Amino acid sequence: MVAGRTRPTNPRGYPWAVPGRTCAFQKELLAWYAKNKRPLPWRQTRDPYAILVAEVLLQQTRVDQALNYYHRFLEKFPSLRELACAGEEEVLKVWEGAGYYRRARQLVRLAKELGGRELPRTFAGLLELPGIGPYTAAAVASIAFGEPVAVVDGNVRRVLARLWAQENPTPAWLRERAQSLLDPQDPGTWNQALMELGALVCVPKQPRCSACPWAAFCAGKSDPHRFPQPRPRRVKVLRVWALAARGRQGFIFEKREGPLLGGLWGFPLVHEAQGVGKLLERYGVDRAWPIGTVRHSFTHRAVTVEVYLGFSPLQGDDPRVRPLSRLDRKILVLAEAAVVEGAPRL
DNA sequence: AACACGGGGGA
DNA sequence: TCCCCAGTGTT
Repeated sequence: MVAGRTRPTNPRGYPWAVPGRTCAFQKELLAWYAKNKRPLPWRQTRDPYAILVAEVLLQQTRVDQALNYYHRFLEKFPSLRELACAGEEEVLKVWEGAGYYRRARQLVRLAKELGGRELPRTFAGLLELPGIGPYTAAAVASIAFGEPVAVVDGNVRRVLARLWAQENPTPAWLRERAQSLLDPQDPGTWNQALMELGALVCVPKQPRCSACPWAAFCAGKSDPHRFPQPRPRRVKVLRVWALAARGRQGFIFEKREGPLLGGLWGFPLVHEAQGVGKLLERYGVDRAWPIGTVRHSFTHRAVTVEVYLGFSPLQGDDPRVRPLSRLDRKILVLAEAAVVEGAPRL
């Protein structure tokens, strides 16, 4: 292939979109996308709200996991108006297990802030809303409203870094490059095609370059693992003590505040062993027994929970109606088993 | 610019 | 088991 003839380039040899027409390299990706795209439900709708829900779910979350939540969420909150009427906790319950719970809280805030108005139809307008950053604003603006603004997500970042052999592309560089490729004829389809390429072909670990429509002019093809360089990550170790206080109806839960799992409910916990006494006092528990350890990993945190079981004169909650994190679900399993065994009843 | 924030899937 | 992935908002 003669690159210059089939693919417009700028002076540095980059592929370059030409306003007013769809270039050969763009057609190659679009053809690949038409043939290989997954039939995802948010690709079957024109409803901006449904697209917004999908894009928020897709923040930091894989497609196959987002699928379940997408259906659950829209069934419970089919429109912006109904979401605006919902309580935060009700929304968190639907979001339970999906992680990054601030997304759900922000989505409620967004609906309430709009107060019955429709979604802004522009990138800039969407960007003003809580929980919507550059990625989501670009995705919704282009897919739902046809605005020619390029998305940059993790997939696009990887594709572009490899295409131009960049080890550490900056956000500004990525924005500029992504925008330079965009097919303004149908920006929404273009953006989805590029992301799908990153999700199915230009994958992190074992890229399938032989199946890539852009392999012919990819500068990083010979050594894709160099591009982009992985970011260093740090894992903190955390040890906490939790009280599973069995009340007359169920276990005692507290609503968590603060950034970590904020808004969800969970077992009361403290950060020092000495603090357990305070928990017993607070819930009228005479005595507690250690029943085991729960380990749970967040991306940047390895948590070990020492779980104590005790009995409280208070009522307690039904864990089925409370939004609980995976961590607290694990503690719940351990605590329920201990109650059934009756081990601590000496 | 650095950091905090869940969870799950693949090697 | 370990390793890796990924937007937004706050500091």
